[in-house]
Amino acid sequence: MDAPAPADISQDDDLLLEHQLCFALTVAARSVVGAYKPVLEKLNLTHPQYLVMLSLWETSPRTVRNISDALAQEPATISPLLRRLEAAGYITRRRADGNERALAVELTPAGAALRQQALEVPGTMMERLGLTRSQVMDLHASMMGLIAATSGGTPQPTEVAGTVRTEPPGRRDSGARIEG
Amino acid sequence: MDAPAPADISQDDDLLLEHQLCFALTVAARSVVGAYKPVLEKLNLTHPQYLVMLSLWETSPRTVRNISDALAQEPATISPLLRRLEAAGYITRRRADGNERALAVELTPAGAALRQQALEVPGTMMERLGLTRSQVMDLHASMMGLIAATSGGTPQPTEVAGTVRTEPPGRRDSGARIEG
DNA sequence: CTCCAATTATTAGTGCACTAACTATTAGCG
DNA sequence: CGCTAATAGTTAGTGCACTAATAATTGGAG
Repeated sequence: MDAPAPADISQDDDLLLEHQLCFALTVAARSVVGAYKPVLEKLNLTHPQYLVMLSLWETSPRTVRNISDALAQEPATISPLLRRLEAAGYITRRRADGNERALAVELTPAGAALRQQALEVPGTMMERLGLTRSQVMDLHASMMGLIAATSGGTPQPTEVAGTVRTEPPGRRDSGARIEG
Repeated sequence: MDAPAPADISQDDDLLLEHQLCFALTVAARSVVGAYKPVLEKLNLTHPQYLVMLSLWETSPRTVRNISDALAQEPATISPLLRRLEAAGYITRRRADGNERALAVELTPAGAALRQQALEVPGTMMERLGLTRSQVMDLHASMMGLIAATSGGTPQPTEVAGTVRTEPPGRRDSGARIEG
């Protein structure tokens, strides 16, 4: 309504709370995460825990460092979170064979089975948010652009390469990384 | 688990970490807030504290409830934050005249003076993020749409309206009687 | 006027996210 | 070999954000 021509926008307007992208961004993030809460409660997961599970459903024995890279968070953030996931019975934590420094974080059968319930989460959330798939994709692209803009820190490009895979059906030879 | 049917890409793809809007959103929010950090350190403010100051630069004596509504956060979140802003010398906290329940949060001269330095923050951040004004406005509009989606579709009590002024939409008088 | 309900802010407790400091293990070099 | 640097994870401490419980005040009903 009172939006003047772009050339006339003063510095004063830039300090209005309602003009702040950072404010809208943080509120949106909290709102969306909050919208997940009732859905994820059925899986006995918090939202950050859900993200960890997503990473493990893609690749099961992973190290703490590998997960923290994938989620763009510090290992110190992941560490207590994994402890709670272990307490919930979804993962196991044990020292990796051949490298006593690394920790092999692996899905339990219960954790792997949880994926079936999780399959409904994205659709449920899209419906709850009243967003179409293309809207989600547009917003996702916007966020990736923003992450790239802050490019001081590398945005997490889901480094599947160099991770440990539970491929071998018969042999325990998996994971060049984890087993040193 | 053997490899799933190659034709079924719909639901399985939705659980890929890199496809999650919620993930991109939280990473973007953390990245952008993180980008503010070195800039706000010069003002001796954290990002949430900066948002509180923005609200006070618009309207100076405000109650805790009024600020928490403006920032879409719980009073319990704002309370310790205000205590730290008081310790920094930017605000004062005293019981409001005529209503001993309410707290009158008011800028000190130092807090008011800080606005001059803050005037440079939005421009600095736009430059740091490498975003044009129109890109910022586009992203802001996207975020507002997302916020509206979360507060509209489902009974989400977090009413995050675009404008949080001293206009009581349906609520009690919001802090106008501070100096009663 | 007294008692009860609503309002307002704070505290306690959980969990997330970060930095810095620490332990333990491994690898590399002389 | 043994010392040193690098790697891997955890712990400590700060701060944010929420829910639930608490304390204090106010306003209204009986």
